[in-house]
Amino acid sequence: MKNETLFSIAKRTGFSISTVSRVLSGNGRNSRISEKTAKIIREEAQKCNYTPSALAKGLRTNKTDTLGLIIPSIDNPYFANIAHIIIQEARSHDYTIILVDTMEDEILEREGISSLLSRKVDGMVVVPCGQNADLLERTNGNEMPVVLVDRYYGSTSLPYVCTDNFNGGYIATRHLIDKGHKKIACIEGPRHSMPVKERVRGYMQALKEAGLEENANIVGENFSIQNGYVETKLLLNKKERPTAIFSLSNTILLGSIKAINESGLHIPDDISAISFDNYAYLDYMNPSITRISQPIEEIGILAVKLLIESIAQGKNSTSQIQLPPRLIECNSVRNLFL
Amino acid sequence: MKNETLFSIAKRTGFSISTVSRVLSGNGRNSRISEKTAKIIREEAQKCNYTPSALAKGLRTNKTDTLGLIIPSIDNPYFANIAHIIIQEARSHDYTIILVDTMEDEILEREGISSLLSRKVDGMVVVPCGQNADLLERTNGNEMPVVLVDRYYGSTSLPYVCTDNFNGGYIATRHLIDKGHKKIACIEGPRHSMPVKERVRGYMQALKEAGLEENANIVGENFSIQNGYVETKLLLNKKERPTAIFSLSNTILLGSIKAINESGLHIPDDISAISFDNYAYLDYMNPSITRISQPIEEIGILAVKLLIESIAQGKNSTSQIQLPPRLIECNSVRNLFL
DNA sequence: AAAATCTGCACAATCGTTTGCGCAAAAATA
DNA sequence: TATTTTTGCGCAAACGATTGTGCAGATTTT
Repeated sequence: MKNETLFSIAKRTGFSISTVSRVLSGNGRNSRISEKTAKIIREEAQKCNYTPSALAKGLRTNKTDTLGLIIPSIDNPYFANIAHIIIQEARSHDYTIILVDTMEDEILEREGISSLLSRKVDGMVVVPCGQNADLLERTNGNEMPVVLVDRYYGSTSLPYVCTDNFNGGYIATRHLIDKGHKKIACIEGPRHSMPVKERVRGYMQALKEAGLEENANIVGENFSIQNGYVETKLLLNKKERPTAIFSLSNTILLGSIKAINESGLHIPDDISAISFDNYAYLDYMNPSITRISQPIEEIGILAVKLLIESIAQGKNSTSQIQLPPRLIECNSVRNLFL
Repeated sequence: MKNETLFSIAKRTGFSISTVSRVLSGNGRNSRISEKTAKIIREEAQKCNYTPSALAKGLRTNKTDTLGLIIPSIDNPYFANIAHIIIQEARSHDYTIILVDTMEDEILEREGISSLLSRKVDGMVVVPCGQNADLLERTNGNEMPVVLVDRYYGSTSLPYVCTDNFNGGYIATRHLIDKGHKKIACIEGPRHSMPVKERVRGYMQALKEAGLEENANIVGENFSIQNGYVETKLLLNKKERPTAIFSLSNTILLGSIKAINESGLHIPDDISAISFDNYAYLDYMNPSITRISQPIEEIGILAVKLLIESIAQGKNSTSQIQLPPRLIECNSVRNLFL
């Protein structure tokens, strides 16, 4: 039970390597191999448990049926969710996934891209953590199809698929305003991140339309639980406490809730909370959390679709797609009109 | 900027392919290449942005610096957590990960294993979803190093790393007993799963030691939220309602909480809850949930360590390791003695 | 029956590496 | 100066697949 190859099978069946190859790669009939021969070869392959070498195949054909997936942290349910969809979708198109978890580290991101390049993936889906697209743009110059997901660069011409974050920020803020809130604080994530910028822009737009522009109150600096906690502590200690807090991510929300609980205040009676991202557990918190849900499944499917198109056409797509988010109304926002 | 190879660099620098290879693969000095030559070659490689082909290298050396990771569902925070650790740990040993998400489907698991085999990974970490180890055992016969994580087969001689689930079940149940609970229900997952079997065994052992054996109440059949919900509904409608519910996973817990909330009962005053698995959000639920935490980080690190050892030694490890779980005491268990 | 076509397969080049071996020229030793 | 050793590098054979081309023999066409 050593390593079986075309050669070993050819040897044993008495046919040539090329004949064995044509049979086992599926175009036997196409290459005028008799059914009798094909049967013999297939049976022998079956019997000796032949597994073709994807390395040799890839080397020869310049195609690996492999996609790279670069994720900032698979340990973040949001990204895990995306990864799950993408892996599933990739497999349904007969692609295998090499996963790089960059741990939000730009250096590791670069290394990961190099690794994928050397492994000759057919294309890659990237949730970038770096701020500059140069390496990816260069990768693009190398004719490596790339699709960005969730995050992207302001200047990039690379194709991407993400939530319409502006709209998400707008809908969330608008919802609060519609419930009578006027003092709405926003705890944001890293300021260079495009989703954050856009969500904040949506927040501002909603305030502006309601004539609440000067009430704008944007704090925070990253997506950590600590950030949510600390900023909420500060917010609650202001003389003019906000009536609602808009957390730009679910992690920020968790920290925020902790601070609110510690202060003895209650959601939503004393203060309202709204968040981004959709997880099952948000339905089971007490109260359940009103939030903006991103169309993760559609994003993942579209990203793979775009990538596979690019691969087929031999050049990158030019699509830059934003999908609409959705408000999931639960019990964490108080209606101040009641 | 076409595809650069050793050949193209050799051509341009005037040296032979072998010399270029020796320089760029790092053992130039070792092969008595002069520093002057090495410098020229390195600079040329740098300039043309040479990326070695991992395919060719793998084909030639029979080593790919790649590990396979088979996970039932990356979309489950527990597995995402494990995956994160394993990926990180693998990278620190210069291994890249090919991830297969089997979606708890035995067929996909088989396909995944084949795919990894054909991609010539150096070894694989597997969280199995199937019930029979035959394919993996055969894989083992093929001299492919394998380490099982979290789940394993009763009969297997394959190496594994997992939580001491018996102890986990015991500790959880014992904790409830120590707080005065006598009617403790247990909502379990799939009965063929080793972790479930073990946790239940721990539960029974604790009851037995306390002389509460005939109070044993084991319901449920899988790890879904629905299962937790449905079974809790049933439990709460019994004439003899349990004073505590032990959920064997965090998903079961979520369903259970929903049912409890709907019934108008309160945790922990009316009924106590204890769960398995440790997630940040459990600290932010109201009340925070007392739970059994698995040493995920240690599990991941050990698994990779074991695998790399096996690879180095050319034969599978024989270690079967169980790591102790830990009780995280929060506010979901009432002390009936007070 | 001769020519043309078709069938069924084998040859050999190729993909981009690694690596044992060999061989000059230079350096060291005698 | 003659011999040995060292230095610096090239040759060529793998690794395991794919695929264009060629070539007999069988079959069909004219």
